[in-house]
Amino acid sequence: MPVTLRDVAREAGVSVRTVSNVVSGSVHVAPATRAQVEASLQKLGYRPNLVARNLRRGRTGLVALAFPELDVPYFAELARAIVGVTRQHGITVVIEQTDGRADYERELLEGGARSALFDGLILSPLALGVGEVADLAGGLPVVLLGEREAHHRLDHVAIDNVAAARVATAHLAEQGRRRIAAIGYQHPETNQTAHLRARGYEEALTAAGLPLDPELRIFTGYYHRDLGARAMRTLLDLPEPPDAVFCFNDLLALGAMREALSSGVRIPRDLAVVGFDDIEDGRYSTPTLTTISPDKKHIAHVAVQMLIARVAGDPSKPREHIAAFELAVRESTAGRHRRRSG
Amino acid sequence: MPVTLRDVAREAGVSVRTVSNVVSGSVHVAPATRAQVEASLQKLGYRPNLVARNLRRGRTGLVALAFPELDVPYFAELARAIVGVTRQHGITVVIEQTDGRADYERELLEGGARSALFDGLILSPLALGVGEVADLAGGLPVVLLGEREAHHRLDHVAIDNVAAARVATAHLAEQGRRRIAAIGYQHPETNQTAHLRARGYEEALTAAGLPLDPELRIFTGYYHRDLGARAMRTLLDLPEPPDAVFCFNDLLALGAMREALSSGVRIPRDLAVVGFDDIEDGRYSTPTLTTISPDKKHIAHVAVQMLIARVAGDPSKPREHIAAFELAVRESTAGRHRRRSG
DNA sequence: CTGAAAGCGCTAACAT
DNA sequence: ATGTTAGCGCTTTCAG
Repeated sequence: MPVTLRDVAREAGVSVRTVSNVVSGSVHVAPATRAQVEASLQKLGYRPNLVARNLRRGRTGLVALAFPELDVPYFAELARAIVGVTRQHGITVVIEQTDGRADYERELLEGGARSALFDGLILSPLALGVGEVADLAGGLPVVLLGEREAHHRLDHVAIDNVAAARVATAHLAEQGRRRIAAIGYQHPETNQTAHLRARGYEEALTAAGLPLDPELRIFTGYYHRDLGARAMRTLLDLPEPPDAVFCFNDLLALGAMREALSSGVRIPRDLAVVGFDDIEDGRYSTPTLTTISPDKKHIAHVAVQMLIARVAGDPSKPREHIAAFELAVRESTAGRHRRRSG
Repeated sequence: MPVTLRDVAREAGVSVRTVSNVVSGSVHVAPATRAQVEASLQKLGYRPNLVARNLRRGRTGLVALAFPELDVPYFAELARAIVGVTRQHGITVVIEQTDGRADYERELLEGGARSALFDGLILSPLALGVGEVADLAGGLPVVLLGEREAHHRLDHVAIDNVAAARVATAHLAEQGRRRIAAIGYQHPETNQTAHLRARGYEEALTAAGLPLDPELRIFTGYYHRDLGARAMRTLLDLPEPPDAVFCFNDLLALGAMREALSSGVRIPRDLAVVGFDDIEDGRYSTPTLTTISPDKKHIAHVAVQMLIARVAGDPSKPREHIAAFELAVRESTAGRHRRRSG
């Protein structure tokens, strides 16, 4: 049987009000009374019932974090960072997985069955368009994660995808590569992020005076290693294969490298590869992967800050926060295998 | 302003009791009344307040899942599986990260600040010993994850680590390897899992008639790629380096392979490598990684089942479920690089 | 089958 | 500074 405030009050010979005050520490309590109450608290082993407290306060103290897939390293790393930040704020995070399905994303926003349980939501949308997310959110505080076109209706934090893709592609061009392929194209309605990265890629090509060859654009349904490998296969089977490839995320790049290496292609000599996300794997792959590295800690920090402000009732207009990124140059474009070549 | 049962009752011209019955669907309601109520429900857009419901029911409907680190692929993959299973059961999962810290693990078990919020806990303990976990759990339903010595005080699901390590090591011996190293030793008080794997490793060595060379046992503080790389460095610098290595998890193996390859060591020709966990990375690394593959889906399924039963009040004595595993043989021990050698 | 009403444990007016 | 008390929204006995 759990110990309630009443039990403690009786034991200490005071009112529930006083015990509540001691527990919450908000109001002044006479030192003598406080000591008395604390003794009883201790003695009975009181634990506040958070559900009751939340009901009373009209908040749950829970925040949801929703990613398409929890085991995609980029999301896992971001989740870790976010959970770390929220802990410092005394907030508990419920982690949800949308599987990139529109119905799951919708349910989260609409406060369906389970979602009525949290005060706010940090969402990395995949299936739903910007507009629909904003429409469905209604009064629920929402912070959008991930790189998407600005929309000005919801808070969101992201990096400049077009710029990042441009930097990645330009890096390849600077290495003297002439046939630079891209893996990860998607249809614009499906995936905004892919669209932005594609734009950056094409802009950089043009800026470098390189032709835009549609043959070098590979569309993939999702961003996992297997499709990266398949895409590379397609590229290698081309009459004139590319001498570089920009993959729209690291997983695609890792899969692509795997396939290329299996086929005897040397990286970076025959083929240079750049990824996107800077996941841990790419730092230990052979060769290590050059990639766009978004500042994940910063993203986590800002997203949580924004959400907390909204939950607290901040009425200011939606903000768009552009987080920093950098190009992490590693062996897949520039370095050599350490001992092997030395 | 949220719509409450009372609002709906007034609108429908019935009592709250009836509306509640319609919503929960537990009791029979006259068809006419039901239709009437449902119309009002719809019209007002009623959403049950889960916090209130939970207060009344004395449950939260939340279950916590705690891993040392969310971005360790093995945990991320398991988390995904568990979240998937719970969704089918209408349970919401709070994911916590312990950082392998004793104080965090303790707080979860004791129902500290935030933890009073959930009905049960699936925990993959790292810092705390078996006994202490059981002591602290008190009345909280807990299912332990991860491979540890049997203790019979709490439910737990794991694979047979000793056997798995034996299989992994034996596989190496069967390939004709004579100097088989092991990376991932830890002091028994610190980490039971490491201890079990070490035992399996040593048993297999003995069974194969191979000597136990302490020089070939590398201790590592944690199980990430960086320490795997460092351990391999140590092994390569030995007067007589090993011709095979069993790493206590895939991350260590990936780091070790990376270091070996950088040093010009050929895998598997000069050095065979086996990992443990079967994370996605190992299927696309170069070379692909031979590893112990636990049945994660099954583990997730059983763990959730056990917890649900406990939360529902199942009083039967603690069960230990041994999940299946298999050895996934890949290039790092047996295969060759496809095109390169062919 | 449905209405009235009593709390679940807590917080916060409202008193004193 | 502290006691008294009215709910937060819901489920569920108790009647009828």
